[in-house]
Order: sequence, then C-alpha cells, then structure tokens
Amino acid sequence: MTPAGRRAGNPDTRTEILEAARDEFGESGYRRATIRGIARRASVDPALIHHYFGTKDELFAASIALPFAPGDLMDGVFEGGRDGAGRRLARAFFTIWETEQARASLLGVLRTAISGDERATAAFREFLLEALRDHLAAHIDGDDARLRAVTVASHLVGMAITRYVVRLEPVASASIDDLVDLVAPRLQSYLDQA
Amino acid sequence: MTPAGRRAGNPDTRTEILEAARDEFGESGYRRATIRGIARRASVDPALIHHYFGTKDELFAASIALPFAPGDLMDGVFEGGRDGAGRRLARAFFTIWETEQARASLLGVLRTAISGDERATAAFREFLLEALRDHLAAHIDGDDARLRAVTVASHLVGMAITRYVVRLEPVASASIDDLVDLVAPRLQSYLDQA
DNA sequence: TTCGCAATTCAACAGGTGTTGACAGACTTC
DNA sequence: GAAGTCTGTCAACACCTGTTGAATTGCGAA
Repeated sequence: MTPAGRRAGNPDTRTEILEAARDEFGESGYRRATIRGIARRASVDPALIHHYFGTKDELFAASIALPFAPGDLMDGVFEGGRDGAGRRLARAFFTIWETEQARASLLGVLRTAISGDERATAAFREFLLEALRDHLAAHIDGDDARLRAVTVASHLVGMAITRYVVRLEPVASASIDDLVDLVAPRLQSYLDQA
Repeated sequence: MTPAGRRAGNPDTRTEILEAARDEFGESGYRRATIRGIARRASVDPALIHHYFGTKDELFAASIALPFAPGDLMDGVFEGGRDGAGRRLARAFFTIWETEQARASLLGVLRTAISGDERATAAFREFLLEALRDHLAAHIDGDDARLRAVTVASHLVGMAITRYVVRLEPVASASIDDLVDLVAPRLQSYLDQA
C-alpha cells in the first residue's frame, strides 16, 4: 500500500503508534494485543514499532503511563480530613476512569494483571499498595486499618469492572453522581468504623 | 517418552485432562492457556485432548462447569428473609471460592471475561445477571433496586479479585470470618436502604 | 547541492499455536 | 483366540506471533 521510505510532511507517527497501542492494550490486555494489530490501527508497518519502542514489553510500559500522580490524588482526597473523604474518593475514582486516555491505560493494566501474568500481577499489586492501600490506611484508625483499606480498594475495583469491563446494566450507564451517592456512604463507613 | 498405544490398567485419563484444563484455564484464562500446556500437565499427548473434547472452546466449556447451581444458592441466602441476607450472601460467596475446584473454574471464567474476549464477557455478564443481579433485585425495594443489586455484586467481585487473583494483603490471608464481619454490614445496607 | 540522518517499508527468520490423520497397543466380547 | 473398539502417540499441516536486517525515501544542515 504505502510506498517505502520516509513520508511527506512531519507527521507525529510516534504519538499515533502510542495511542494505537494504548487502545489495543486497553481492549485486549498485553497478551491478546498484537504488534501487528497495533501497527494496523496506526496504519504503519510492524517494524516501525520496534524502531521506536523496542520490544513489546517496552511498548506496553510506555503505553500505560498515567496522566496523573496517584499520590497527589490521594492527598486531595484527604485534604479536608476524613469527613467526606469517602465521597471525594469515589468521585475522584470515577472521574479518572471517565477520561478516555486514563481509561485505556487503566484497562490495559487491569486486563493484563488479571490475565494471570505474574509480573503484571505483581506490578498491579504494588500499584494498589502504593496508590490506595497505604494512603488510605494512614487515615484509618484501629489495628485492621490495612484490611479495611484494601476492602475499600476492592469495592472500587469491582465497580470499575462491572461498569467499564463487563458493562453490566444499570451500573454501566448510570451517572457518576448516582454512583457516588450510592457508594460513598459505604466507603465512608469503612473509613470511620473504629 | 511414553510408548504409543493404550496404557496398562484403566486409568481415568479423561478426568485427569479435565482437571489439568481447569487448573490451566484458572491460572491463565482462555487465551494464555495452551492445549500443549494442558497436555503436559496431564502427561498426555495434545492430540488426545482433541480426541476427548474436540476443540479448545469445547474443552474450556467443559472445564468451567460449576459444582453447584447459583440459583439454589441464592434461594438459600434469602430463605430467612432479608434480615441477615447480607451476611449469608457474603459467607456463601467466600465459601464457594474456597473450594478448590470451584475456585479454578471461577478464576478461569473471570480471567477470560476480563481479558477482553467479547463472547466471554457476554457470558460473564449473563452469569452475573442470572446468578446475582436479578435474584438480589427481587428482594430489594425502590426503583434503583437493580442498581444496588449490581453494586453488591461489584463489591463481591472486587473482593474476589484482590483476594484470589491479585492476592493483596491483608485481604489475601484474612480469615473468612473476618472478611464476612467486615463486608456483610455494607452489603446489608445496600439491600436495606429504601 | 550535497550529505548524513531519520523515518518507513519489505522480506524473512525462528518459534509457538490449534488441529488433523495415520498408526500402535491394550481391553472387551463372542 | 480372533475381531473390534477404545485409548493413546507421532508427525505434519497451516497459521500467527515477535523480532531483525537490509533497502528506500524524504528532511535538514553544511
């Protein structure tokens, strides 16, 4: 189709590849996604992907970079103290998932981690640890603080799966406001119970 | 290694293959699991698998059969009315996941559904619908009954993922009693709120 | 203008995959 | 004990995968 050699103009093909990769990994996870599929989506030869990003591993790593720092986000959630933190947490969580780029990245990580790949699982575990569990536990009292923190994280992960992965109604097309109203009180109760 | 031809004795090789398949699909999901890997685990030639089960699809279908009927289970949960149903639901859920065979099957379904395979996702959706959402919603009042039912299911799915898939501590090695104590009140509150 | 470098494709590799058909050995039945 | 059926392996197929090296074309600087 496309003739060999450099194209006319100065198209940002590298970025197009990265976006195609993010979408493909988001839809299929690491294993099911193929270099050839990503190349097709970016209208590019597979070899070009290796030219820019090296191995499939490195491409995946580059494609799941998040447009925010989880730590900062958690700081915002607890800025006003524990009162209302459940609500702010729920809103922050769903808001992130609604932004297209973040959703694709998060889906890629989630799908890959759950697929059974040991390295991906470990990475996801670290992510949940640093981003959620430890920050949450720091604001919970009692000796089961970490247990309750992970339970909060579990609830959120579960919501993401039914809404964005399985797309089960009526959660899939509920408004964020409704979801926050519903979930926030239970999250808060996990945080508060002494 | 093993000589060609029928083996001595009457070993139930078919069952061994099925167990190997269940374990392999449970660890890796449909895509990552390979016929050759299952054959290796069952100490058998790959062709024998096709002889017994036909295609990989059919083997997967045979391997995820659950040793219980979800409908019956839900009947038990609501037998004594809505009072205490949250607790009975949580206990039933974790108890099932603790039985080895069921866990492998459930992991296989979960991993495959979340991997992005459209057919598997649809199947999982139907499963959640029939097994959880509709049964739960029938015992919840208010016009957001289905929304709250799916939220309950989401929480449970999330717990299964952190405990059995990601194995994030301290949820991974908490006792079932502790988990039930923690989660049941919130499930109950989803069921009760009018 | 020319020259080097970056962008891009082409063709091929080595390896893994599901699946198939032909063959071999042991149990079952008459 | 011979015939037939079930259990099992071997060898090969067609296909898809990630990856590589060489070749081709355009851009920017000297």
